[in-house]
Amino acid sequence: MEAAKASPRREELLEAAYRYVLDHGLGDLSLRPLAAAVGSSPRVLLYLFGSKDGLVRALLIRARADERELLRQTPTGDLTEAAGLIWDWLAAPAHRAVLTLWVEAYARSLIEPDGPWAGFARDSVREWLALLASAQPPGDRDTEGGAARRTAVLAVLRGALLDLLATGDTARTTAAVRHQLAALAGSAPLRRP
Amino acid sequence: MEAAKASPRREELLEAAYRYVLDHGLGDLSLRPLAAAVGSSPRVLLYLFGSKDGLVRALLIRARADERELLRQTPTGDLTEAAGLIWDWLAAPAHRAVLTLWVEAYARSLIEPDGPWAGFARDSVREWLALLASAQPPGDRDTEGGAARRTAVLAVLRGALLDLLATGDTARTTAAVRHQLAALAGSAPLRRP
DNA sequence: CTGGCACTGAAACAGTCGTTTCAGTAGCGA
DNA sequence: TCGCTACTGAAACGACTGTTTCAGTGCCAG
Repeated sequence: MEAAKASPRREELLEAAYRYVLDHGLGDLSLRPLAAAVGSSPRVLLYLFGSKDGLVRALLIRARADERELLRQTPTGDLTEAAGLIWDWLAAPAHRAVLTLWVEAYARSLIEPDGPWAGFARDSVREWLALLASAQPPGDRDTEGGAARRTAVLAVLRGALLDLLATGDTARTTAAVRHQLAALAGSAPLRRP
Repeated sequence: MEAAKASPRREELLEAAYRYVLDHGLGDLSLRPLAAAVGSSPRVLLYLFGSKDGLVRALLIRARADERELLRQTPTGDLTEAAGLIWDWLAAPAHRAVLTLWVEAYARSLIEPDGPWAGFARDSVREWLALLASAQPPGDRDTEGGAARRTAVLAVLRGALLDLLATGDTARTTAAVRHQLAALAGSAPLRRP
């Protein structure tokens, strides 16, 4: 096994590999075609990432970096408002590839508990719930109902995302999300005036 | 290429393969280990199913048969009531393996538009929306708002399912679904009195 | 000039993949 | 007994997998 630490060349190839993976998915990833596409060789990829699993791990981390951009700019204090903005981000055509990749990694981690995928789904739920919790008013955050509410919001967002990725029907899915969030806002203490 | 039609032996092996796939997933399916597990040989599987893709197709159809059991027993006339019963089915531990398989096939079909997976996600959305539409009161069925409402219900169910499969937290996800459905029922014309 | 460091090319390794070829066996109707 | 159908075993095919071995580059500090 060779090195796996940071280096300029590593960053460069990681970025190129990430773009490749957004088009081709992670499941059937193979070193030789990937190397050819990014202008390198299997030898070098193995040298820079240690192993194929190391490369996949690096790619998953890279994908999460894209998601963190979203995390940074979500407001706090109103759960449904935050959810609306998150949905705008999810529905943006520019993010479709990342989100498809996300679904793939999520599904895979449900099946193979080992390997680079390990815990991806669980961690993802935890991360998103934490994000939504931080958007809730402090008094609602620690109640049992508060947990149910952010779980519900997360479910709507992800379910609608699945629909959108399969059908591309932005209008219908967006209408559904808006409808659902409006219903939620009217029924429960989601905001503190 | 050899035969692909029905036969007693084919049914028998399909059922055994289906049980195997529920444990191991469809993505890394390989003929030799599968054949060994079901007490057969790659030669025979290829003979009975024509090709590996043919086998996968047969397995996906078999998986859908499990889902149709659900379809058969959902009531009509009240969307949220139907959704509640569907959730009970989704949350039942006995169905976890089928549903994980379903998520896998869904994700895969988003990435590879060709092969046996082709159209799985799109067809799945269409099927479920049709099921929910048939649970809506006739007057609500063909309106734009009606489409948004059943899309919203579908999103909640599938989003909560993703959560449940990753965390196993039946209590929290069920509470979220109930909360969400209650909010919906109080906000929009989901039932006709 | 010298040594070490980061990176690379070519080729081979052992293994697995789906599929094919060839050669059967068992049962059953005519 | 014949021939047909359904099924099966063993072995091989070529293509592909991740990884390793060996042998270099070019560059920059000392």
